[in-house]
Amino acid sequence: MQTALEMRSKPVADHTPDRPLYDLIELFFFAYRDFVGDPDRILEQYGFGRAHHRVLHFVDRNPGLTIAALLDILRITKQSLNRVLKELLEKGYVEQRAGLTDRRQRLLYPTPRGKALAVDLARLQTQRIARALEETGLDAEAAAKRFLAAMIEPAERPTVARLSHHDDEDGA
Amino acid sequence: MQTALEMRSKPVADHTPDRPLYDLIELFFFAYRDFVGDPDRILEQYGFGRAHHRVLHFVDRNPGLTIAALLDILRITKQSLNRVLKELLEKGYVEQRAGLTDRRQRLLYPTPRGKALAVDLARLQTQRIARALEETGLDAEAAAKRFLAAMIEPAERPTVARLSHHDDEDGA
DNA sequence: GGGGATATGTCAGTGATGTTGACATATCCC
DNA sequence: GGGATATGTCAACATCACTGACATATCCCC
Repeated sequence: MQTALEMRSKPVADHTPDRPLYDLIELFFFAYRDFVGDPDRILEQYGFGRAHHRVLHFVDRNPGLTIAALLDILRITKQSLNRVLKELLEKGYVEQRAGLTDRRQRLLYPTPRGKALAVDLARLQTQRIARALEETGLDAEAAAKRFLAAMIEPAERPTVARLSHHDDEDGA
Repeated sequence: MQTALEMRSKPVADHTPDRPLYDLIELFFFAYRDFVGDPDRILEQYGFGRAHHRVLHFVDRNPGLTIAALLDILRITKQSLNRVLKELLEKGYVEQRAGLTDRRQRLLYPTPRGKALAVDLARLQTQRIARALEETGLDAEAAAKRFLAAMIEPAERPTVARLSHHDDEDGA
């Protein structure tokens, strides 16, 4: 016996499950925090922040990138970009060359020093991801949860899980 | 025929693959940006920011939370917490009650209004995750990539992929 | 019951990163 | 030659983090 409400067929692309996916929401938050936390420790020693990391990363990955393209990727204003980019240029981690066809453009390239730092930071983040992948069995939602949980510092994981599993205390 | 270097057995828990996992690094960055971007638009209408969202979320999820426990979860200073918490209290989204056993504690609870906002924001993020899960086939690394790519705004995804797939241009 | 530890609140200053708005310069292209 | 485009820069401001210092209330132990 079902009410009409319970019986109504779900729209094709509803994407709203019956229950909020609190676990995944929180796992994503914690996983990202640790994901950016790794590079943060290194960057501090260079007097750089996350903003510098993002710029260096995308310049390293897309050598010859224009300012406009970089702004497109980062979705920040040119004033915000300019501040960190200027520091990367001054400290010799990135260099500019005039565009070949369009000389208004400033094509961005990593210097050897910049390349080295970018690779170093990528290696750090890769390690965390690689470990997470190793620890992940993978199959649908349960698999995604396991993957993101594995992205969190092992020492933190139990606490996080405990905090998220209060579902059973409101009598459900 | 392998050199000694190539033959050396990998340490048990190395977690460093031969190649950096650039795709996953970038997908994680973009996915998180969109994940927090959804709530941002709503929060703006209330004069709140991401910091308020995080506090409201964890108070809603863990009613009766103490300040100390909240600081532990968020890993920020009490001064940082206090500013946003005060606003949530003043605007009536969170309320404090003295601890039952320890009256020094300020137990935090969402008000009905706070609960409503928290649920609304969770619903938004749940929708994105749910859609991503639906679009994900899941099996090991390839599955994780697909999952995170699906977390990115559909309109953005092709661009992102294009920018990340420059691997083949350096002759490899 | 006095006193140190604990939980929380608050003031003041600073830093990193983002924003808007306005304007300058160099180059491109019709 | 002149408008559009790519970039650089100055100034002011918002958010959210930090450190350091200090105040208050309550707990708990000797």
